[in-house]
Amino acid sequence: MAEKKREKRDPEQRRAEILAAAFACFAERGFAATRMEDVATRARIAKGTVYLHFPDKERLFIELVSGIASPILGEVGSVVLNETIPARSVVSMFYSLFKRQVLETERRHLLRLILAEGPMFPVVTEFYYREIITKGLSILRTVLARAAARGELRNPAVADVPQLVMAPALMSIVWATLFEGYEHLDTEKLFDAFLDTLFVAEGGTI
Amino acid sequence: MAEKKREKRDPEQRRAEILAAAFACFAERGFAATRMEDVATRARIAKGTVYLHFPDKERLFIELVSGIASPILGEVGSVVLNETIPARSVVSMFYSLFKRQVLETERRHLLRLILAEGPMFPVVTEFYYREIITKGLSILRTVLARAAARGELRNPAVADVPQLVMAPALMSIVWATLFEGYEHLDTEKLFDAFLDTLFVAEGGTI
Amino acid sequence: MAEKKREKRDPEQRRAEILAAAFACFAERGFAATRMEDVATRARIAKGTVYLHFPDKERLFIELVSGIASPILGEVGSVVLNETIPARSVVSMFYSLFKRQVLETERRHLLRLILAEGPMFPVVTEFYYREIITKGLSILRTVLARAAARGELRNPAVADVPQLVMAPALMSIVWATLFEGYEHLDTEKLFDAFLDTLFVAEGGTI
Amino acid sequence: MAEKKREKRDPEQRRAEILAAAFACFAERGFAATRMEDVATRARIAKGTVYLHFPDKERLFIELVSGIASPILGEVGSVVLNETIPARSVVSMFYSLFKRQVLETERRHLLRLILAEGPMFPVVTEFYYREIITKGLSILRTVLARAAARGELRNPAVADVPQLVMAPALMSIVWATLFEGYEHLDTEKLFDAFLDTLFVAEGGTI
DNA sequence: AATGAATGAGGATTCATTCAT
DNA sequence: GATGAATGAATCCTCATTCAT
Repeated sequence: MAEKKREKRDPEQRRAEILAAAFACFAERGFAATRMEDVATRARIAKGTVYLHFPDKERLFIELVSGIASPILGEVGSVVLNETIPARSVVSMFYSLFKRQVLETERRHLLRLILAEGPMFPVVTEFYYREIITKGLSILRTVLARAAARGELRNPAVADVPQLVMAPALMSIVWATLFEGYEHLDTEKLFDAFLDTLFVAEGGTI
Repeated sequence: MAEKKREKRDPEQRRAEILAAAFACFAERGFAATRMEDVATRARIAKGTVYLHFPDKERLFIELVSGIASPILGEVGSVVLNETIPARSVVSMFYSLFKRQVLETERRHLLRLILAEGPMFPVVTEFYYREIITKGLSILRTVLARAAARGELRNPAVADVPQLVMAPALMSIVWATLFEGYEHLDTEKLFDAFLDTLFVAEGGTI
Repeated sequence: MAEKKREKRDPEQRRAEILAAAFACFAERGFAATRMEDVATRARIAKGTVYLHFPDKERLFIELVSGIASPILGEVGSVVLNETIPARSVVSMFYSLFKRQVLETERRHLLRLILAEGPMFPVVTEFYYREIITKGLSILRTVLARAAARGELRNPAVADVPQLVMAPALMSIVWATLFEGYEHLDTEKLFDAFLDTLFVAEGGTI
Repeated sequence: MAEKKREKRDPEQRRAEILAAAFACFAERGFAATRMEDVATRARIAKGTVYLHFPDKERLFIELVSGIASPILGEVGSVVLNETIPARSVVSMFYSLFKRQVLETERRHLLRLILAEGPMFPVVTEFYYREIITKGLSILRTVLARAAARGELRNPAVADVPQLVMAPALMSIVWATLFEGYEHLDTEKLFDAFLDTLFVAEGGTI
């Protein structure tokens, strides 16, 4: 009789596998169009097994999008503490990090997911506002205020609307998601052009 | 008890009503989570009636998102022809228009819809790239090139990445969609701050 | 403004047109798969108009299949009265008539229709039994009894099972309906072979 | 209140049960008028379960009618090989077999089904022509040719139209399906009368 | 009388979830 | 724990029938 492989493994690892599979599926097709079986298949387990780790599809989604975002901001946050670093370097570092950690990762689908499903899952939106946006803006505000005080900003008013700094990053994701197939966007150029617009030339007018 | 009226009306108007209802529903819950019956109910008609105007849900969606966007760009395009107008005024006008025509309208949900369902409806994405993005970028490129030539830009490199100009508009929509409930974003300030960063002061070269 | 043709015409003629259209449709696709709109379109009238002549689909079907059969048997019946005609000629004439009036006509679909929908419309079956089968068998019985008495039959027992005489006709319809496209059946040969089997040679062994 | 049992069973058996239920339903009401739920209920399972075994209604139908016919002809075929058996015995055996295996079985509804739905399912018609008709006629042709050569046939021309031999069988099914309720047809007599007409008396050539 | 837009009941199919093995 | 067959609620879509014009 053919043995059915019932691979038992560390629950924590299994859980992580399911989340990875779920993320791939949700990112690809959205919440509604993803079948629990898709997730199971992708995780190489049986349908029922998913339910041993997550009570239902909704919960799976919520735990997924909530758990995937956290660690991005840590690094930037710590750099900011060092007041001697010029604001431009901090923002530049933020863009680099964003590029490596989000844009060039599967995580780039996250925005799409949150934007798409946000209205159906207010918990998720709220989570992102609280955990990511609030913290990110706070950091940016600090950096920009310091930059304004030091005369590093061409327009000090920017310090009041830190969202402006996030805008190019947003644009890069949206473009990557929708239009990269039709026309390439050089994000390096995008970010640099913005940095050069935002900040006064480093060596000043010397 | 509510009367069941068998209201007959102009097909064109009926079609428009359905599209309006459909847009509201799709914007609210996304493609998959919207039931055809929701659309019908919202349009105050019976389920079957929708099918007299659109062959199926998918087509309803496609015709919807395709038909809703067109007229936005016309106005900006015509202004650009006038070469005596400063670039800053053109871009400023673009933001104003965007605010009035998109941000403060139900159309602000459009991006969400396209972003969310794009991968499932490549036709839609392609349509937007071809009809909106291509044209918009082309106009911006003209304007920015002219501005660069006239010394109106603080950083002429921006002329190569016209997407940068769209970034704040994008941010304004995303913010409005997701976080406006938690924290207000003053888009006026956002746009102005960006304009003041992008362009040299008006009286500048005196 | 474009005039909508509202062709009024003799109700009797209109009714006949609808029945003709209905027969074509039902014969082609069966009762369930035929849409009232198909019938209307085929009759070149609007959906609603059908209902001015028939209360519902079921009734349309019943009146249709009931009205289409009657006149076939009249001719045979009258010939039988003439006792001097040999039985073989009568049966042969029946086959010829059947060929011309049923097999080579749209009426050949009738059997299929009755057989297919019979269980759903006992009225129809009963009608055919009463109006067609009973009368046909009765005639055949008379003819065969006379033939037996005259020694025209190779096997007089056939007179007790007049259905046997109908069997080749049945076969010809079924074959035409199902298999004629794959392989031709020479009905002339079929009928002649049967006649030559059933009846003793005309000129006998002289 | 009835218990909802979640009975698991051998897939092959389950499949057979569904086919049996489907056959009963289709035979009773035809393809279009049969609801998948009818089939499920009759098989004492839930709607969805049917779809675990058949992708859709159409496929269920096709697999059903294709699978139900096969084994009928085997027996006759093998008898024919024995050349010493008189043709009459072979044909007689064919009728007996037909009576026991088709007429007195639920299989008697098969003709109705094929005739009714054939035009909508050409695959089915083609299958029957290829698998049943072709083979059956081929056997009959062999038998009749042999009979003609031996002088067993009253009319050797019959050997060219083997369909004639099938005609009484056809008649017996059609009668059973439509009119048995109104008037009994003694198929024994029908077949015997035909056999006695077709073949010369057994002791004949003495 | 004729039309065809409007209605809504009905039926095929999907898929989240359960549970016997 | 793991499996996947079984379940049935939910949703798309069709089409017989009605009725305002």
